[in-house]
Amino acid sequence: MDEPNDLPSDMVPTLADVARTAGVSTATVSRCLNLPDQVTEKTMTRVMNAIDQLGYSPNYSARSLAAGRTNTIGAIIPTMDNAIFARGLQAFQEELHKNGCTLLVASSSYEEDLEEEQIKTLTARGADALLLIGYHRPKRVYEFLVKRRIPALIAWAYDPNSAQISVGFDNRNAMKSLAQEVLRRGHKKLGYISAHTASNDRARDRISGVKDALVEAGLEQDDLQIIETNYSIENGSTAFRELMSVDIPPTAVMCGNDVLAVGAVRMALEMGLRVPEDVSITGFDDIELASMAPVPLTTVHVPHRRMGQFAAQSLINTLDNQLQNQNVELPTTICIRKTLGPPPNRDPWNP
Amino acid sequence: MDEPNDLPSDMVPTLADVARTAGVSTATVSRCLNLPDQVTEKTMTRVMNAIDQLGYSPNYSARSLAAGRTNTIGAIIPTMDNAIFARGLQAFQEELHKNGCTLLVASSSYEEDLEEEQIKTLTARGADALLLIGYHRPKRVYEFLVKRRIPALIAWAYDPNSAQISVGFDNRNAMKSLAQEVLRRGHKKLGYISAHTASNDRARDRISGVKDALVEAGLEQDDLQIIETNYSIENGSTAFRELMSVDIPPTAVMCGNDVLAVGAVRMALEMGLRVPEDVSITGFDDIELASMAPVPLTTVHVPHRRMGQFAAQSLINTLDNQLQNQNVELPTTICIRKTLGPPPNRDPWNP
DNA sequence: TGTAAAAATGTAAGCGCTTACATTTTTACA
DNA sequence: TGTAAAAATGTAAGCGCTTACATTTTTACA
Repeated sequence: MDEPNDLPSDMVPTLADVARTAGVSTATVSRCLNLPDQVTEKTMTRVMNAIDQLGYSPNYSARSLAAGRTNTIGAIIPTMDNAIFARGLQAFQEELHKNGCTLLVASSSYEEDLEEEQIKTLTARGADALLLIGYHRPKRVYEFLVKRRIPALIAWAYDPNSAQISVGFDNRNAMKSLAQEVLRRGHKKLGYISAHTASNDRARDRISGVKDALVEAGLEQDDLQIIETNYSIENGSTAFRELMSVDIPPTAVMCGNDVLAVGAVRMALEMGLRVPEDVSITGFDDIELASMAPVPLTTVHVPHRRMGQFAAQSLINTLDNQLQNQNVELPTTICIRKTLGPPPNRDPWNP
Repeated sequence: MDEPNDLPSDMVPTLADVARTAGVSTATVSRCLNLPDQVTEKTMTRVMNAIDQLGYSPNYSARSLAAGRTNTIGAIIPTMDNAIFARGLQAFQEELHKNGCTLLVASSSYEEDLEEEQIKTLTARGADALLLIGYHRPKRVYEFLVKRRIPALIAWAYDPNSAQISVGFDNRNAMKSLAQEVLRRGHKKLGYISAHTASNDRARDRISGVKDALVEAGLEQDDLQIIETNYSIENGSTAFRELMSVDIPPTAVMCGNDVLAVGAVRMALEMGLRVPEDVSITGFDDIELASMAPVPLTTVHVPHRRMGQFAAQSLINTLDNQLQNQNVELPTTICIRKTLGPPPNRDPWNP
């Protein structure tokens, strides 16, 4: 059924083309697409037929420009290499899709400057809102976001005192709880392998959590040896060896995440140490790797998928002006597996 | 230094504002941004100062609409839950970023219909090009892409006979090589745990590879027992138990990917079987999990990061009309670890 | 210094939508 | 059936850029 106004088959049809073949105005076509109940069933059918006939789909650049809203949400995460972010992002994307939103992704590689650049980029690309990891970033970035009226949600961290909306968990208390488990078993000398803390509040908070537990247990700062490194199995191994190569090595090594912890476990076994008989090791995140490690990891379980899901819902509510309290604190749980035990009895005569 | 034409501080500055405060035309500002060497150094400085002063950044919706190009590339992958895609995507994004492109992400959950929908969505959102996983999809989808002139690159698979540009590897031959390793060790009865093959050409190709090796070794179809399931550790375990619960169980179980294989290994140990003494198990992908499994996995190493990287380069070249041969076949390598050994000698008197 | 060509800049239309406001059609009810 | 109000539809401006073409300025060289 060729219309006289059929298009050359290699042209992308526009809304105007649809209007012409349906015999209505462009406004009506637009309404069919965006405000379907302002339109008669009869015109709706006509328009939909035209759309099908032409294979029309709207140009979002134009739509965004005209409407001042893109239905696109940006996420800037440190890296998809870590399953915890990849999983969270997956859930986030699924939830966005349910709500007709699309996901723009960028990664910062844990670099403050790069993150700032990515925030600018995704904003310019029209992200209506942003998912960001952790609170730490220059004040000017927050000011920029406010000026541009871009809602930004903080995930993977939760600070009830912050003005930012967030969906996350209390890194400090979570790690404190785990440290308490460690100390309860009698460890008095701890090692800690952390991510670089300079621009990573979550890493800092986790360390603070350990220190909190230490203080409560009446131990000294000196009883905690900290190494900072980048997240990777390899680096976990190296750091572990370094921690253990002192006169009185720690009896338990806590790690800032599971990836580091797996590296530590590997190195321990390689050094001929039994885990946990000779040394205890703990992780954080509870990724799949954790239960698969040579010795299954005692760690903190973080509900990453739920976090991604809630983050998406919260952001969409914010955009829709459903201004309920969008802050969500998710609980974490301690996951006791095999890598945590009592300290070895190094000197049975002088326990 | 307030200009008379300063903006209300809560308005997002536009290119026209920049032009006004720099005292040039909008065309000139646009050139400074997009064709910098068509512009005097003096005007460049003036414009850049104005941009800084106003905190201007371009509106990409408008730019895209006017230029007919978004510098946005879409990727539709089955899921970020699997590290292999997450990693590849990470590398892909990094490479795009180097070239000033942004990444739109959608996931299909291995569902054909959902993938088709996502292709439509990302296209409408203005993706200049698409990264797709595998070849299998309805012909109409390819036709749609051609009509819209959206280059689509196929990754994670490689078929020299296909018209589509692709950056991937030969799933069939890769799995065949691994199967040959298995058969060489004397296994005569194989189990295979596959992803659902209905809309997954990579899964099908891998099975074909095993069959190729089987035929070459003079074995029968009956010597290969196949179960299809969704990718997950859990499902790997279940499928493994099922495969082993027959009168004459296989002596080696090959798996469509590492995730399934890890599940199989777990179940084997749970069933009291020694790996590889009682049963051999193999994977595919060589994700981190593979070397961390309770028994380190013999598997096929796939260079996922390089694949993501090359895919990005190839797509960008295509968009820039650098029409060299954009097809890249990457080599895979067999990774022999601990889960593969000779078959158990069930009946020593009748070997 | 004058002139032609090249380089830099400006003018203005147009990309494909949305939406405020205006107009027409339908509905509800006397 | 006539009328006012409500619902549906249409008109046209405008979102913020890019770029073809026109104009002005600079450069190269006699």
